[in-house]
Amino acid sequence: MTDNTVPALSPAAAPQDEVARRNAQLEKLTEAYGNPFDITRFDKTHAAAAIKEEFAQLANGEKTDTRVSVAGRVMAIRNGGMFIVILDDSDRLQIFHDIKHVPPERAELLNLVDLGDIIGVTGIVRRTPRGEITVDAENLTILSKALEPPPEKFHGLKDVDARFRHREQDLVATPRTRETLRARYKMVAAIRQFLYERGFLEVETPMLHTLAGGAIAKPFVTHHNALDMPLYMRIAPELHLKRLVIGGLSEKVFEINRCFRNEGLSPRHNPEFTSLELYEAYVDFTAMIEITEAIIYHVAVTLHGSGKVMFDEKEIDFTPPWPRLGMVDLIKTHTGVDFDGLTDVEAARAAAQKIGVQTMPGLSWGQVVEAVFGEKVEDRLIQPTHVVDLPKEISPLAKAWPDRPHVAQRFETYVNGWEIANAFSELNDPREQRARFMEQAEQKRGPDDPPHPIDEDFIKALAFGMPPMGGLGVGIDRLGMLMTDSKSIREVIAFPTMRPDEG
RNA sequence: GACCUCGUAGCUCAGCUGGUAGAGCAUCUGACUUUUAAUCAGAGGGUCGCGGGUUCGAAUCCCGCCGGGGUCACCA
Repeated sequence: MTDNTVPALSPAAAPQDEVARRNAQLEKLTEAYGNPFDITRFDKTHAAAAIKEEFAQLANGEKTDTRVSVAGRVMAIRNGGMFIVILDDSDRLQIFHDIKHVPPERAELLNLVDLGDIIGVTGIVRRTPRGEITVDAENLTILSKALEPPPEKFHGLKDVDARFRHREQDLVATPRTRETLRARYKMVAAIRQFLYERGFLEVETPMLHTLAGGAIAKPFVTHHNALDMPLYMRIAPELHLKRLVIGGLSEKVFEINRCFRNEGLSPRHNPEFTSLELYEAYVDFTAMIEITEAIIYHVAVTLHGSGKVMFDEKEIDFTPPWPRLGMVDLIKTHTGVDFDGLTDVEAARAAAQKIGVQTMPGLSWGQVVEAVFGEKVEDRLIQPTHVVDLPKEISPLAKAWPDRPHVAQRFETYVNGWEIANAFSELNDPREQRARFMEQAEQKRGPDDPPHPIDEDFIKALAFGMPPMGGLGVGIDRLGMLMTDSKSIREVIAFPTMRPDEG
């Protein structure tokens, strides 16, 4: 700010390269008006949406005497700077400069504004004759200079690779991305609020485990230097959450946080994903059915004002109650095969084979049923459905029915063919739990799978006495997909896992 | 990991069976001025993902690699 004279534009010095040109703009700006990056604050009085709302009744061509200060990113410059459109986190807003009468110093500053810059403007609100709420600028400040150009203004960023790698650009350029991610975070907040109101305590349990338990999945392995031992990124928080209830920290706990599974990526799988897990003492899995329906219905109503949500041109109705159908019964309905009558594993495998489902030798009856369900039924469960009576063999942490020992007191909820919730009456008999873990350790899912370790700390915790309780897990990302009509899990994760873009 | 498919200007895309790279937006110059994907005239901008091969000649055909998407495998 040493000199107030308007620096002359030298066409000869006009850089060919856009980034170089913007750097030159920054130099001119710094010279004449000070370094924009030295600015530390701008006192906004209004969000763009707030102005549009406050003056919704203003007639075309009508002017107010209301002075506002607004700030945002420059999205469009029309008529040589006469109209500038900015975007803040609420909406777009048009800024007007009367080019013919603007003081020369500001005219020069206006020339230094580029698409993508962050500007602050103070001025008077009016509605143009064409009907656009506009701020007639009395003052303009370039608060930050964009040294790289924004994506194309109309088509935005289409390249999905670029969209996920440069999410900040995607957010600026793609309204849908802003809507989707905002809806996802609003959904998470709604779930937290719902659970707080019902007396659940939100807790935190370790992400680094000495043993990856609570589910069966390949963990990410890391190493602790000082302790010189391997640590595993958690695949589920389940066992620690139960230990908090055992200790009586709260009879109702939940955690919404990341889990990590070192497995394939797909439109429905990201290596790190978010789950809700909750535990409530003194209730069984039927209470989990009710709370699952209540949470998800609450989310739908919060986001859409209704239990009915469009996904992929299908209407999904989350209004409770949802049907509860047995896994074996569903298989019977869709294939005609009744696995209840096929208690012999080899007979079950043969029946599966007959309807085109290959299974590996050595599987349990429950694993065969699970495989058939996965191939023949899952995809057809579009409307919310609780699949109940899952085989005990695939439910190592769930209580079995006393009168039906091969069936667990468990359900999985399916929507649009995806499993989005999984819950059971939690097994609290330490002797039985040890036996289940031993069985699980022996069961080989694939030839290369390592034996599953037994979590002795958890068994010991059960031996200390765990109240009967219900537990529930909900896949937050998939629920977010359903609520935002997103076909890929990457759409609802701000920064999905990507390979580095090199070479 | 396997298969299919895509990768061209900063962005969005075109480029047929091989003939030596184009448009719109953005940028620059000029005009115009109450526009809203502003408009009009002109200009600059490309190791066609990378590397190799076939060919007189490759963005185009072949092989390998890198990156993305999809399907499968994997996945409580």
